[in-house]
Amino acid sequence: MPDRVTIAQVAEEAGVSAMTVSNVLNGKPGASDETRRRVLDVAQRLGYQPNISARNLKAGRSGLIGVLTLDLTTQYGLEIVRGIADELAAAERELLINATYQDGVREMERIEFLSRGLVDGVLMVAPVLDEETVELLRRKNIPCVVIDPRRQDVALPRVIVDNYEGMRRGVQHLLSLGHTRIGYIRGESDMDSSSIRFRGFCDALTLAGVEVDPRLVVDCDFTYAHGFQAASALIGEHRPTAIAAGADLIAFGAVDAARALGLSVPDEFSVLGFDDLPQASQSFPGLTTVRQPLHDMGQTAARALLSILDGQRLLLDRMQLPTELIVRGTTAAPADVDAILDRLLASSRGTSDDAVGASGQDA
Amino acid sequence: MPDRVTIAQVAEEAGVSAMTVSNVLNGKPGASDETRRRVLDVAQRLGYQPNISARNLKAGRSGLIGVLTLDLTTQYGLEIVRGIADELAAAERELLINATYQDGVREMERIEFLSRGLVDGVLMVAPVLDEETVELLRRKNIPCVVIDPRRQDVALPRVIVDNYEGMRRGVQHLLSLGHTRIGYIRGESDMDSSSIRFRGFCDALTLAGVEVDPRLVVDCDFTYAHGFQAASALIGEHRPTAIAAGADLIAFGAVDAARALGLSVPDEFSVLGFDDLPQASQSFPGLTTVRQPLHDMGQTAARALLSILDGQRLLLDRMQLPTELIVRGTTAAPADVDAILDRLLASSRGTSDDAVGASGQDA
DNA sequence: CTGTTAGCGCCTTCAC
DNA sequence: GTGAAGGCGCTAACAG
Repeated sequence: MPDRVTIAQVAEEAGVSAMTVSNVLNGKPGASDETRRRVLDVAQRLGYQPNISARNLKAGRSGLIGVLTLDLTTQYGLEIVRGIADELAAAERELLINATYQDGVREMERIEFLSRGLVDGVLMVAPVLDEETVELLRRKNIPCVVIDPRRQDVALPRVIVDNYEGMRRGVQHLLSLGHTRIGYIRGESDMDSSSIRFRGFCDALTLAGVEVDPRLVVDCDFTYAHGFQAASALIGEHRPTAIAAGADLIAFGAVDAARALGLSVPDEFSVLGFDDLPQASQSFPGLTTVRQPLHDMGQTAARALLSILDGQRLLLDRMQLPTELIVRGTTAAPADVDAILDRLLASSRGTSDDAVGASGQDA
Repeated sequence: MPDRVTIAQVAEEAGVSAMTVSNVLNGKPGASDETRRRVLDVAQRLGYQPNISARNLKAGRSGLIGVLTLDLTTQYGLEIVRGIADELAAAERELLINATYQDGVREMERIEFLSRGLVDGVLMVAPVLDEETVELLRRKNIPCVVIDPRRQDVALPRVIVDNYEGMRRGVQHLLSLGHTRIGYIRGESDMDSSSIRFRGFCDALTLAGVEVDPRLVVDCDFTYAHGFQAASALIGEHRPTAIAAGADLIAFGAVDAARALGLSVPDEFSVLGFDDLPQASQSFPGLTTVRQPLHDMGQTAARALLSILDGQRLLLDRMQLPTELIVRGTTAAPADVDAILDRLLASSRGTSDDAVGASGQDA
């Protein structure tokens, strides 16, 4: 508890009432220049600053916005939070960031807690949103906007992206390079966006007259380690010439899996990501990926929440943002993977095993 | 502003006074079982939850801790914040995270704002700490603990790590592998930790009877792009067999710079990092690096702040945590770099230029 | 122009 | 056992 100067102290010191101090400091009219000067002077000297909590209690608001996100280290969520923070900074509102760890129960508990006068509204990044949670939000009438919810049909104002078009375009890019044996790593299966992206993948292939080979399709958590694993298996068993991943983290794992098997990316193996995390451009070669406008998603959601808080009924309940293919260095025309793999397996088996071990040790 | 049920409403509905409701809900004695039951029943039915802001105003605290960190995307800072969050969760305190963007003025402004009754104390990650800021903290008597401050001699409770030992051990590891031409990329020059790590580097070399070659030492921002650039120049001009970097981000850049020049890591070129960011283990090959206990640093600082808030005078003003060498896959015995580079430069110049371009396009 | 009153929602104190 | 009074720090509304 820092030392605090109260309005009463300033009032006494200046020989006026608290009300006058309040008026002067808030730039209200009705105070002689003489008084005004004296009050400002004393306030300055004492280092008085109004107590924000008290002011908010009075105003029936807290000035805080609750943000529920996956955790404090996932780049995906943080890029969105950055967008939120940038938008909210202008509105003089602070963020209360909470990690949910994708746990529906924890998610609801946090909302329950935050809604006890702590925050004026809530933004949720990739929320689980159990039925009861939605019910809670409605019942307590908590202003809320969700971003990329796991179930996209949830009855709350929401910001989503065009997953279908994004993946379709990305896969078309692979097809146009000449790939036809394309592995697909789906991401988490309980997310609507995973299925939607997969539809984009299938439609792209079908449109190009390529059949979808179910053996080339696997599910996988949104992590580097799982991506590495899934890609290793896929390449080893079914020898695609390229992999399309449901997320950048998976794609990074796939790139390194190919490398660990001795395949050079992109000359001998192509990888397509989805997200465009900062790391996608900060790696070598840069990752070809489908960009989600993460920062913009956060901004859009924050803006929508602010307009709800301003009492404006929201025009759109469903805000869909476009995705964009970003071609960097992990995609190229296919090589004869079979021949290359045969060569690698025949020659140096020991070397590549060692290499995998070194990376995998604490992943 | 969510719909709120107040204690008065519950009191009326239950036919008792607000006081009784408060007592019952806070588990205070002195209420007949009959009354108790009725109050709990009504509170439950109305969904009453005490307003936290009001409670805090009364208690003269906010339950919030301000956290000033670099920004919302730097892994280094976020790992520390994660430690803070984990420690504070147990204490039922919420975090108000603020980005400073390493701007001393903004840093002070945020503290000024937060100290207006918004937070009970402040934790600062890698703060700039201008004189006036320290003065402000003292004057307003704001409980504060800093983590890895840019100037380590600042007169505030602080958590730091053993930078010297860490880098010394890391460089000894390179020396023990047989490297003698070791490039050093220092990190930002206005940070004490940069100079301290550099001393560790120099002493390790000197102790091994290797002279420090000033041409092999460069400064560089803590970013991938700058690391890439600095390492490219260093390798191209002075041909070290290894590089020790002042931060993992720089090291990632160095690894990719070596790759871009056609050098295989670690067989033909070694790289040592400093930090052990999550990405260090989630890459291929895994990065050999000096681990800072980031999560622990956050926890330690949070614990210290809590004890200050509890009114306990802090025992230690300077808490130093150990570092640890983590050997992964980017270090190995040196190869004949001169020969390799000559070979590469002589043969395919076009290819490697293309590759660098692909990565650099938006880095 | 300035001050008094009152109340935001809660809880500590003390009287009944 | 229960409740009335009062106050945390601030400001809207009204009174002087």
